[in-house]
Amino acid sequence: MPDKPPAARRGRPLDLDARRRCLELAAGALQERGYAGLTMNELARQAGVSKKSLYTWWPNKAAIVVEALVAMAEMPPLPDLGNTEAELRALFAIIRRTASTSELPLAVTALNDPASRTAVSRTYIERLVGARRELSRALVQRGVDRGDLPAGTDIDTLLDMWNGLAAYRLLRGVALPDHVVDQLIVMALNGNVPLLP
Amino acid sequence: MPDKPPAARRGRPLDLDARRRCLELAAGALQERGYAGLTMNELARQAGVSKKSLYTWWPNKAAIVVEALVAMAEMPPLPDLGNTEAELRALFAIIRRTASTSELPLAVTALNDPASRTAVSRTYIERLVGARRELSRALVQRGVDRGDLPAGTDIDTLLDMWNGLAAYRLLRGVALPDHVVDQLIVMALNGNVPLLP
Amino acid sequence: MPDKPPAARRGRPLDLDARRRCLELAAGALQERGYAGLTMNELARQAGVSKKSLYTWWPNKAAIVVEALVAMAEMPPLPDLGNTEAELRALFAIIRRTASTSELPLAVTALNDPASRTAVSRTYIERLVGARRELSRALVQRGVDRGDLPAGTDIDTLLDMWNGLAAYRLLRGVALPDHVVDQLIVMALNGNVPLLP
Amino acid sequence: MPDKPPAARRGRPLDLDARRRCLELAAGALQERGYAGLTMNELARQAGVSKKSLYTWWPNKAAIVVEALVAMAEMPPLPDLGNTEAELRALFAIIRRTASTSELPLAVTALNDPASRTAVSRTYIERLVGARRELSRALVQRGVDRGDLPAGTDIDTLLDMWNGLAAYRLLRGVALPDHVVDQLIVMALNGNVPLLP
DNA sequence: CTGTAACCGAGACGGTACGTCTTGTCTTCAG
DNA sequence: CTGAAGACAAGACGTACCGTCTCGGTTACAG
Repeated sequence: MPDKPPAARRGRPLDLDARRRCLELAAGALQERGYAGLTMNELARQAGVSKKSLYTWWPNKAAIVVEALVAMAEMPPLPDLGNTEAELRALFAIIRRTASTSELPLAVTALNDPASRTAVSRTYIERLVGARRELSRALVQRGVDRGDLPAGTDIDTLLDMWNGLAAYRLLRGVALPDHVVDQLIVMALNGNVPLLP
Repeated sequence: MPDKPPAARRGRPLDLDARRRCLELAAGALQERGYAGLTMNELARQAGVSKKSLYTWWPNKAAIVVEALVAMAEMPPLPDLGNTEAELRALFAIIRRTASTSELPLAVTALNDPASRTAVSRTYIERLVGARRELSRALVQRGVDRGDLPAGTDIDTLLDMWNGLAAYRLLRGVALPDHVVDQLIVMALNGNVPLLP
Repeated sequence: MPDKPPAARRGRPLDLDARRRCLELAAGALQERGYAGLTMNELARQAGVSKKSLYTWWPNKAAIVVEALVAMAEMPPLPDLGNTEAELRALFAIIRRTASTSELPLAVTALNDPASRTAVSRTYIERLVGARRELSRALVQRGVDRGDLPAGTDIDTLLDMWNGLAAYRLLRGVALPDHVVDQLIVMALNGNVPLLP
Repeated sequence: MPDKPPAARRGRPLDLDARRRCLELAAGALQERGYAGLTMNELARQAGVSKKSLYTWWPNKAAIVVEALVAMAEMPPLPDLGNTEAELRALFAIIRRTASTSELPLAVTALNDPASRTAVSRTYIERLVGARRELSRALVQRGVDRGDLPAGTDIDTLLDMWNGLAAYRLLRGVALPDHVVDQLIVMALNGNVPLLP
C-alpha cells in the first residue's frame, strides 16, 4: 500500500476556506488601519470564525499579521526580458511599490510585539523578505550572466541597499525620485556595485 | 521697548523638571522592555507624576515615545578628523550602532500606533530622523569640500542608502560585515556615488 | 411541545458564582468603608474577576451597590406570634435596626450618583424598599385581620410614617427612645392610624 | 479696655460677594445635576473665582454643599393665622415642598462623603434641620397653647414623623396624596399625637 | 504716597477612581 | 474532532475629579 490517504482523519475537517478568508481580511485591515487597528475580535467576527479557531491556527496576532504580509508579498516571477537595464527597471518598480505599501512598518511592528517573541520565529522573516529575495536575486544574476554586471557582484548587499534606500525614504516620508533610480541603474551597469570579498 | 516677554504667564508654571524625568524613564523602559512594555501607569508612578500631567504634556503614549527617542538620538557633532576616509569610517560606526539598537523598531512602532496619527505629526519624524541627518550631512559635505568626493554628490540619497542598508540588514537579522563597509567607502572615495541631477 | 427552553444558550455560561462573590465583597466593603471607599479595581482584584466582567454584569458602580444593598435587605418572613402587640414590637425592632445601619445613606448615595440615572431604574428602588415592605405589610395585615387594627388601615402610609420617623431621627443623629415606640404601638392598637380614603 | 475693634485687619478684605455667588451657583447645580454633578472646577470657573479661594472659604466640597443647603432651607417665619388647622395645613405645604426638592438626599450624600468626616461636623446638620425646626415647633406650640392640640404633645416626634413620612415617600418615588395630609391633620386635632412621657 | 501684608484669579500638579478596550484562554453546544 | 458563540482574567489606556501648590497681580491699611 504505497500511500494511504494521509492520516485517515476523523471528525470534522479543517476549514481551510475560513483560514484563507482570515488572512485576506487581515491584510485589508492592516493596510487600512495598521497593526493596532486590526483586532482579533473583529477579525473573528468579520470572518465568521471563532476566536478559538484563530488561536488554533496561529499562535498569536503577530503570527497572523506576518503570514498575511507574506501572502501579500508574493509576486510573479520576473520574466526574462533579455535586456538587463529593462529588467533592473522592472525590479525597481517592484521595490518602490513594496516600499509604498506599509508592509515594512507592519512587519517591524509585528516582530517587535512582545507576544511574537514566543512563537513567531526568525523563519517568518526569512519567508517574508526571502520570498521576494529569491526572485530578485535570480533577476540580478541574469544580469551578471549576461556580463552586464561584474562577475563578483555581491547581489545580496546590492539588493539590501536598494530596498533599504526605498524603505528608509518611506520612513522619512520622502519619495524616491526617478532620476535617483536612473542613476543607480547606470551605476550598476557601469560596474559600480559592491563585490564579494 | 520693542517686545516684552510673550504673555506674562499666570498660574503655576510647568514643572519642566518632571517632564524631563519622564522622558528619561521612558527611554530606559523602552530599551529594556520595548514599546508595549512601557506603560503610562508605571511611568507616572515612577516619575512621581500624575497621569493627568502626562496627558497634559503629551497627547498619548506614542508621542512620549517619539519624543524620548528624539532625545536618545541626539549625538555629539562629528569632529573634523582632516581625513575623509577616517571620517566616513566613523560615520559607518554610528550607522551600525544605530541600526543595532532598538531605536528604529521603536520609532516605527510608535509612528504606526493609530493613536499617533492624530497628534504626532510629521514634524516628529523630521526631528527624529533629522537630528542625526544634519550632522551626518555636514560630515559628508567636508569630504566633498576637500575634493575627496564628487562635487555634485547627492548626499541625502547616499546617507539614506547607507542607513537603509544597515537597517534592512538589521530587519533580516544579518550583520553588516566589515568588508562591505570597506568597499562602500572605497566606492565613495572613487567617486561612485549618486549625483544630484 | 408548546415552547422549548428559550434559546439553547451557546458559548461559555455566565459565572454566577463569581457574580455572587462580587456582591458579597461589595456588601462588606460598603459597610466598612462606605460608598466612595468601595472601588471597582479592588473589588475586581479581590473577587478574582476582571473589570470587564464587572461591567458586563452591571452597568456601573451604583448598580452593583444597589444590588448588594437589595441582597443585604433580604430578611426572613416575620413569624405569626398570634399577638398583634408583640408583632408590632418585633416590627419596630427591625425598623430601628435598619435605620441604625448605614443602609439608607448608602442607598441614597447610590441612587443619586449621576451614573445611576441612565441604568439603575426605579425598579431597583422598588426592589430595595419593596423587599422589606411586603413582609412588613403582611405583618400589619395580620393585625387588621385579627381585628386589633381598624379595617381600613392605610398600611403603606403607616409603614412609611414609622420608617420615615426612624430614618429622620437617624439623619438628625438622635435616637428613637423606647417610650416613643410604646406610644406609637398603643396609638395604633387604639385605632389611631391613617385610613384608606 | 472692654473690647477693641476685632483685630484691626490688614490687607485686602474677603470678597464676600464672590463667596455668596458661589453658594448660589452651587445650589442651582445641586438641584439640576445632583451632588456628583457639581464639580469644584466648574463652580470656580462659573463664579469667576479661583479654586484656591474656594478651599480657603470651605474645607471641602461637602462643606460648600451643606452650607448651600442651609441657605436654601431658610424660610420665612410662619405667620399666626389664628386657626390651628389652617396653620397645620401651611406647615404641611412646606414639608411637601421641602421633600420635593432633593434637599434631603443631597444632605445625606454630602454627610456621607468621606471628605466631610474631617470638617463638616454635626453642627451643620443641626443648622440644616434645625433652621426649619424652630419655626415649625413654634407653629405647633401655638396649637397647643390654643388648646387645639393636647398639652403634653411631643412636638419633636410629631414633626419628625411628618417630615420623615414625606421624605420616605420621596425616596420611594411616590407622592404624598392630599387625603393623607387631611387625615393626619384631623388625627392631630383629635388629640391623636405622640405625647411626652 | 509708598511699603507691606493679606487676598485674589489662573491653572498646573499628585493621586487615584472610573469605564473602555484588547489579547489570549476557556467552556459549552452543534455538526 | 472541529468549529461558532461568547464569557472570562489580566491589565493598559485615556478621562475626570478632588484638594494642594505656585505664580503674578490687586487691594487695603500703616507709616
